[in-house]
Amino acid sequence: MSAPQVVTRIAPSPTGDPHVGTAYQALFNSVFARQHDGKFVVRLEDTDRSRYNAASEGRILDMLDWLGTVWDGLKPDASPRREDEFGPYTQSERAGLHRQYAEQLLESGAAYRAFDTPEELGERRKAAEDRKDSYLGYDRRDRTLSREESDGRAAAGEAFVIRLAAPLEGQTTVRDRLRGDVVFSNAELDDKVLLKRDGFPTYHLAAMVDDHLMGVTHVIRAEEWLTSTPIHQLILQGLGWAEPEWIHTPWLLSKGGKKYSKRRGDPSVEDFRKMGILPEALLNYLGMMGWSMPSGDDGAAQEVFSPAEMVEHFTWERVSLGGSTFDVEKLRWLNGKYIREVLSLDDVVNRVHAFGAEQGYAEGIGKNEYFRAVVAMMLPRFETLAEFWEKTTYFFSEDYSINDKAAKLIEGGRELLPKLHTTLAALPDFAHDTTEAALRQLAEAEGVKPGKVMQPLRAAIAGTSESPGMFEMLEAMGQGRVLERVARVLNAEMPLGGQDSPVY
RNA sequence: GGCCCCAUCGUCUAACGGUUAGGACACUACCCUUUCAAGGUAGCGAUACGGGUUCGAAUCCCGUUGGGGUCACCA
Repeated sequence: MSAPQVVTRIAPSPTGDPHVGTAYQALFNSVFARQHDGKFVVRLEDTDRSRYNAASEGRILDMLDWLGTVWDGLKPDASPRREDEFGPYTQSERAGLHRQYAEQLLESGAAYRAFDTPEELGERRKAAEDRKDSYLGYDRRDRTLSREESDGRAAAGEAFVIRLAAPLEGQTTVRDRLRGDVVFSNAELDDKVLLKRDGFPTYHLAAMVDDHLMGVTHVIRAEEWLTSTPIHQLILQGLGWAEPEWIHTPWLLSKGGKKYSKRRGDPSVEDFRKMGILPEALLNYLGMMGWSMPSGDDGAAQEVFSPAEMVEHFTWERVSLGGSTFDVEKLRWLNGKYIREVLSLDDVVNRVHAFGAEQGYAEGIGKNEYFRAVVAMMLPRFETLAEFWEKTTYFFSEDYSINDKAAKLIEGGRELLPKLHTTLAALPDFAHDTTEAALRQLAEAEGVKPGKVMQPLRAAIAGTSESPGMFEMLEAMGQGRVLERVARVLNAEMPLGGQDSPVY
């Protein structure tokens, strides 16, 4: 088995909710890998034991599984759930490895022990801030410790961290695929901690060691890492390893231009799922954040596309570098587009029902012909799966409420209702054309516009003035149910009204 | 504050030195219509600013401004 030419990875940290940014990185990393018949892996970065959250780990992997249901390319070739010979893919299980390389760096002089306590560091840092120093990194106090003293204190059991000995002069150039050469002055670099007091590595060391050992060829990650890339290059050099290609993707922002984050109240992937956003819509939407499908001959960009189509056309040249503000409104529009134009009716029926069962909306509601008819007539009327259920309670229960507007319509058509009932009761069937002919005839006989008879009827059988078309709705509900509903409203003595007033 | 990145309609974006600066979401109007949607048509709306380079600049260069990131024993 020859090594793949391209190996990409995402390295989520299990500290909280499944982040949209992780899904975004997963998309770009997997699309690029698939385009080159490469390998895409997921490595859990759980070396911060204080922020570790066991549940989060499973939720992140579940999120990837969920997105993977719409595109196989997104399914990782290796992950904590699918180990291979380059694993384990859970970073904490590799801590021994990281320590070993930290020691190698120590041996070669590329790194050194620092015995400062966190308190000391905090004080000195604060002092530097008070002095308004421009350099706020580690003051390198222990960098000049002799080898003997360092070894002696360590042997005596004094706690220490291992820090990178960054060069004090010269420059380090990062060749970023999207930005070209970015030059950093080494004097600005910090002697970053590589191995923490608790024996676990920091991201800097762990990611470089693991990326190298796992054969990662292209590090595709968020722009926030750009400024620490010189550190990463130094680590790689110290270990004598080749650099991967660096690709720092643009920001995902929330309204207001700040970094998109759950902490600021931005929805997580799970939130979108609960909202009834389809995985294909989310992926499609993320695909147009920072990247665009080449436009056709008419100059209009293709807005609806799958990850597979993205693979066909993807190039880094089409990535725009300005951050993109996440617009939930547009996501919803796209989701609606998938519902009404991309997915088949059967598919939508299945998803709406499965979603309803999962979220507790569909209790006692079968996935039968009636249900299918309701979905069909609602198709252009809901953008998210949750919205379907919110707008269709009256289809599935006799316990629907009548809102103010509907109550007024009913009162306005009070004298027509008995005739309406009689007319509908006399019909041989409730086929679309039958009820349409009958209702239009009734309106004509009464000398009123069709709306005059249909609005009160709609209000009575739906409890709202907003519904699918009258005749398809009548046909689906059926004569018996419709007549009962009309009769109930007819017999209600008191005027109806109020958001929650019952039908009786 | 030092350093780094970025900059086209409100938002997502197209343009790869020559276009009336195009499309999409949102918004407005109209059409369709039994309501609400969907759909269709039209409209509103941008090259942050200032200098260069060039016959010609959204596009290349410099500066200014603005926004973001980073400077953790977090990732």
